[in-house]
Amino acid sequence: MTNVETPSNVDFKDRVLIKDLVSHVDKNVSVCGWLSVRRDQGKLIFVDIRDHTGSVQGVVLPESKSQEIAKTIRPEWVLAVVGKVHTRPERNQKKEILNGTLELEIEKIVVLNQAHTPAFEIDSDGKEINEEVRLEHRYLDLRRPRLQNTLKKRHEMMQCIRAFYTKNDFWEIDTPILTNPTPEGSRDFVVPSRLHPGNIYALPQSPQQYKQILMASGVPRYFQIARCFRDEDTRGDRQPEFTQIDMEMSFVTEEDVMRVNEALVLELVSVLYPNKKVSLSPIPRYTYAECMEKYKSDKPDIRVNKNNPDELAFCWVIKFPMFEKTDKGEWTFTHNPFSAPVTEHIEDVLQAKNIKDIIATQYDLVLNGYEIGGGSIRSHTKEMLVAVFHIMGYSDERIEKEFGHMLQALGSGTPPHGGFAFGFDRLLMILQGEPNIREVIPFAKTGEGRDVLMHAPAQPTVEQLIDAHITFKKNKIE
RNA sequence: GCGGUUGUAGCUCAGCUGGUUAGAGCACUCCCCUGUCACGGGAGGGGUCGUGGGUUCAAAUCCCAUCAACCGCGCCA
Repeated sequence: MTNVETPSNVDFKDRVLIKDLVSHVDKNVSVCGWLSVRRDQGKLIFVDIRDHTGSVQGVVLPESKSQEIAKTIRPEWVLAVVGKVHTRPERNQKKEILNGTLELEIEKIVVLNQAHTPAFEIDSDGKEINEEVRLEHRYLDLRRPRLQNTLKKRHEMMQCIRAFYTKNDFWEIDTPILTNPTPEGSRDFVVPSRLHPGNIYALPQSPQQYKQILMASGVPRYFQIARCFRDEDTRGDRQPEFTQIDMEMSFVTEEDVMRVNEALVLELVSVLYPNKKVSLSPIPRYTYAECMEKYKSDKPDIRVNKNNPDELAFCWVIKFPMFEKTDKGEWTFTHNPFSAPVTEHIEDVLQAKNIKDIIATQYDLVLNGYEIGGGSIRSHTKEMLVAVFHIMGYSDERIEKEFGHMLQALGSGTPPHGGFAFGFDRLLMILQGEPNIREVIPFAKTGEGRDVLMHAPAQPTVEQLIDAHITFKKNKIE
């Protein structure tokens, strides 16, 4: 067995990143990373070493003191390697790959950690491997260059978004994760309260109410990279836990909100994906009616060539109906109960007239056939919100019980406001050209919402059940 | 909740009109190899064929149930 050295015996300060080796030709360097492959030719041993910036071939010559240790190292072992950067002999150069014209002549190999045989090889893009196995060993999967690139792009996109909103005078404000159940909409994930027996928190489906309350609080412009939770079945573009780019502004119209978010997506593309081509800019706008007539869809894919991976066809869909009938024949909102009607239909809402023809101030942003975001101007008066709930058949008691806090906030002097939210993961998925959303979520869940890496959900302990005051209907605890 | 597809070695798969001891490639272990880069050559280890039940002299193979994964529908204010 090879000895594993403690990091304190290694000087990491002189480490050179693999992408920078090209500027260290004929110099002695120290490189840290993982062994991807060893080609042992008896006296001459080649090793490919990988870090987050690339890969380099090292060569252990017959006279090297590292011969013995080079025989023992295996894929995915963590190494610190000291050696000299050489230009390869002309006949051994591979100009088409990174560091193909140089190699590292290895003098010393320090094993920082060993690794058991990996569950799968990580020399491909991974798409051929059973996804459950990939998710179970996500730490291996994420070492692939493709996923490393995705992680980095995810980071860069978040920073770009932060910078964009910040320079446009938005404040980044975080809102609670433990909150109140939402009466309508998707199912909530619930969290039992220990201090309040029989009561629950819910995880937010979105920060919708908090961000409106921030407008009531005098915040001029808010944004948040917000984690959201919806206990619904998944899809290729939907996960139970996902990230939303959430924003809200006061004293604005639809036009203002759309303009700022249009500028954001166009900036994201030009900064992070300069090779991609936005089909139409400014982004075209279609009414819901036009869309349904022309494309039979409210999220049309208007790309000219759907096989072109670099084509990005954004479009806005506007003028959505505000209400639709449920199966039971009752009116319900199409998007969001807090959305305001367009100016021409304010009276119709207040008087509950011509309900099916009322148009909301809703705007959705669509990209290549996916809805990547949506928003609206909100009802900022108490009377308007109450009128919406009345159309939906809510009693005054129910409105007061479920939305009394919102009515209080609106009635306390809330400015006109509106906002937007992007599905961050879905947007990243499309920009990265990935086939499903799990590829861009670092620790994704399976289709049945299981985390196969951490083994969640899991049975609680008896102590946890007692603390949370829970008795399961079918008690499977042993 | 519903429909479709899939489940065989660590990974990717073949075998499935029932019939000796279930195969291949990669990975893994050992040996050989001085210019490889998907290195090459040789030897070897590794399997309750997702799980449970049934039919049969005999089941990876046929039937039923069940679990899981993926895709889609319902659902997703």
